[in-house]
Amino acid sequence: MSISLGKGRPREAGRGIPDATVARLPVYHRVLVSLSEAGVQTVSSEALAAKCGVSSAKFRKDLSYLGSYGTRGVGYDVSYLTYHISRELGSAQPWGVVIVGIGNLGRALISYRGFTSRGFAIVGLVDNHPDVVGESITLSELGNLVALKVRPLVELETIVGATKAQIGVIATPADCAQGVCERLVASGIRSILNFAPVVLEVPNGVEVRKVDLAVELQILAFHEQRRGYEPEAMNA
Amino acid sequence: MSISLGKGRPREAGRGIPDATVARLPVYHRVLVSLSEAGVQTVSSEALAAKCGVSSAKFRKDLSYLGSYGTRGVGYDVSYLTYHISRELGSAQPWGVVIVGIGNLGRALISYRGFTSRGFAIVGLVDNHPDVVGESITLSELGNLVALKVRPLVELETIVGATKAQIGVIATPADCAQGVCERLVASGIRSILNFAPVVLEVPNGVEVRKVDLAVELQILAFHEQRRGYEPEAMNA
DNA sequence: TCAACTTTGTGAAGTCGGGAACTAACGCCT
DNA sequence: AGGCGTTAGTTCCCGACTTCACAAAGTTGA
Repeated sequence: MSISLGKGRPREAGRGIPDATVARLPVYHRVLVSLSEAGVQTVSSEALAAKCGVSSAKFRKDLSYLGSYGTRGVGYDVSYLTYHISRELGSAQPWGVVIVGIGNLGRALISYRGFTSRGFAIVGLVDNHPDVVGESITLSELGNLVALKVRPLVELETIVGATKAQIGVIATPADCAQGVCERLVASGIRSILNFAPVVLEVPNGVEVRKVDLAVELQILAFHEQRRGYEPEAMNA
Repeated sequence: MSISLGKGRPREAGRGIPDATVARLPVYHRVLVSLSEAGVQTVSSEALAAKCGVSSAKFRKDLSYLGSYGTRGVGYDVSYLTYHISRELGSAQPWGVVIVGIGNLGRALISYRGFTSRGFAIVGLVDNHPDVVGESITLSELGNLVALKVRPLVELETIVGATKAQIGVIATPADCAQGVCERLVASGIRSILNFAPVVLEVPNGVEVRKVDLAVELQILAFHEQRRGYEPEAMNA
């Protein structure tokens, strides 16, 4: 969790939501949307928390940081709560996302359904490889299909400026990542999602979140190995 | 972090490494390997921690859970430390991984370099779509290239049994995920990495780690929005 | 060999997040 | 209208992680 801002801040006056809570809000949001699609109108903290995989106490405490949007004795109105969580998350306004690196991972992100439904619009595709540059990729934006051409890396700054993108996604090989990162920052991007297995160096005020696919596997392997020593210890 | 085991465990007797530390070990490992490839033989906690994006105190405390592998006044021997971390992570023995869902994301995982180098071997590819089943996919395993055929979903149990895979990766659409998960568990898999945006229900003793691409973006968007209220507050 | 310097490993304090229990508010039923 | 059951919001406490600071240990130079 590489955050330069907001870590040591003393949670000033009401607003100021713990990182742990922020990380769970998207899950609550997603489950609420699926409930809404199923026609559910009201839900209790107990039921909703179970579907989100957290305890009801934790869920209620998380929501208490946002405000009081429930009704005692009843529960939460699904659409009302959905609205307030999405408002808090900033999903109300669409965020412009530029994806750098149109390999398999980049394409997976592009075709990821529910990407646009959660308030993100892919406004730029950038790659360096001549085979990929110029390719036209179809993506769904706000319901209708739009074709977007892959642009060469040299146009990165132009694209970010023209589209006013706020978020950059790095889906390149590891050795390109730092260079791409610096150019994103120079273009004015302050929020970066990095899939490359490197630790990016960024100036203050820029937030980087990192997803390393292999790291997650390694954590699983650690627990798997540890379990081997005490084969059947779970009889709770 | 949906772990059913090992959360409330009272850190018995010396061995027992905090989850937060385990999550950082793979990063240390990766940076150490890259240092080794660069010809570096010795490194101090200060220098290494900086490259990993953590404080040196945290780094040293993390390592102290593994043992005393440093030399005071000098630092750490890169290869010696690399060995002990990889041993602790279980990277010494290769783990068999089955990937279910050979879409863009599945292919991204297959072509992810450094996958095999970190002790994982992809031993099975499974999909449901007739266009994909039977396709032969080339992947590098322990240096040399191997072709693996995509098998139909009905053979999932057979494949897991025959290959003795320990880890399952779910890279399917959301609506298939729970079903695939249950079949993985029934086949004997106890470690699952889930990319589908659903909360999986698993019996006790099965560990699920979850990666949701959109969730990470939403967390970024939250901070981006929050920053909008106090435009230039970072003047440290 | 000894002293000065460097760097590790660890003890202790401080901070953050989770869990349980309590209180207060709301709807419903009589 | 009033009591009863249900459920949200909050408070307190405890455990875990982080940070700071120091002491122990090893190296290097004279």
